[in-house]
Amino acid sequence: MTTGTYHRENLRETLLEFAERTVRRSGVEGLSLRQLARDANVSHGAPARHFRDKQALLEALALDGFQRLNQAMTDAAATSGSFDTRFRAIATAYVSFVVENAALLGLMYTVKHGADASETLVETGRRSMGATVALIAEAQAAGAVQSGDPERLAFVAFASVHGVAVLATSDMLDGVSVEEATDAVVDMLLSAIAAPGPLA
Amino acid sequence: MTTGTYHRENLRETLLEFAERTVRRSGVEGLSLRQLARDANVSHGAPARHFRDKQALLEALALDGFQRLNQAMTDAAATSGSFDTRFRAIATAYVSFVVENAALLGLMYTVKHGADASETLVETGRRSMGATVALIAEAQAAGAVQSGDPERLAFVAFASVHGVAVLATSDMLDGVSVEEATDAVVDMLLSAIAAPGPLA
DNA sequence: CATTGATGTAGACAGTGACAACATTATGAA
DNA sequence: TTCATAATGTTGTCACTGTCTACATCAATG
Repeated sequence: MTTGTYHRENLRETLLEFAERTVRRSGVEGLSLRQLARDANVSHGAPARHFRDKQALLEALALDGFQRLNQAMTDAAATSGSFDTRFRAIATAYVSFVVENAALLGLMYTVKHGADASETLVETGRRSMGATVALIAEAQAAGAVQSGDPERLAFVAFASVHGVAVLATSDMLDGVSVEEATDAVVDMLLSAIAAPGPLA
Repeated sequence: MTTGTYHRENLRETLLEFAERTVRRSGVEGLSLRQLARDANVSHGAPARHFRDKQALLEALALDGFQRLNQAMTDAAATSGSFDTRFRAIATAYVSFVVENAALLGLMYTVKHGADASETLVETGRRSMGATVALIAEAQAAGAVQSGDPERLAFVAFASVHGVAVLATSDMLDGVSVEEATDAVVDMLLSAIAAPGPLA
């Protein structure tokens, strides 16, 4: 332990953690740099040393969110099993992340869409679809999925699953459980994407 | 014309119009009650007579958005033609609205999801799916669509189309045009929803 | 007319994001 | 070791914001 009040362990991560917690509890509009500084027992000017802007703080938060999301999806894609199983795993992972991080996801898309979004943020966000594209391309090669541009197929799938997730966080599924809704959409996607086989 | 500076025609609508324009150009974060008051040539306290809160202003904005969206969708559903045609019209109307009012739509969902959302707002938002549900139920009765809970089918369809719209505003369709993406998803939905007929 | 309710004004207050000047610490070259 | 320098934190300040309160003005109604 050093002499006392000055140096912090690493303020940047501390601030991000508090920020994440605040966003989860009170939404983005409840986020204040000064309150964050108070949470971290630090003067109101300190955060500026680590984040030029409030916007920069939000960007860092969004980037972290995309990285965790991508990790969850690639992990899900790495499970062993049939194409259907793995595809469902990815979809479930995506929906779960969105449901458990609803406010953060809103922030993620807002910031990414913003005019001053950094290149790495946009790139990381775009990479979200990567695992799905790869899985579909692989399944195409194995003959389990109909031919066609894998990006296009992945886009359709990604959009549908994303829609379920968003509606789930908007209380629009009227009694239907999230799992049920996800399964319904995945069923439809799988039947629409499957290679036309001898089973007709 | 009255004597002069005091009474305004109807400030409430004027404020809403300026607010809508500001949100369209600068997003929700660029919205300030005081700036709005300046735009309307009115003192900074005047808006409080029409909107208790900034939140109340946002709610009114969101409500108006949902009403316009619902109108656009029911209009689209009212076009004559086959089920496929009308369904595609609804989907296109939804995607168009979202693309043309991206910032507003974000606000709409945020406010609706918020803890202090008014009952009418939630109800109006929920009604968005109404036109789709009605159309699907009608098509089921006519034998053009497979049986099953129409709400459930509509939910899947709505979610997928919503996903396309959101991804479209997030620059995630990588060169594919919005119309193309919409068509692809609609094609998939139609083939998945159609009644199993003699064509197999 | 006088009252009353609706609407707009003016002033104040605390909180916020951003900036600048200064203080403290760590580090590394001499 | 010493000391210049960069990194990090502090303090004070500024303009701006949302909200509140007291007051002014208007419209309508008895």
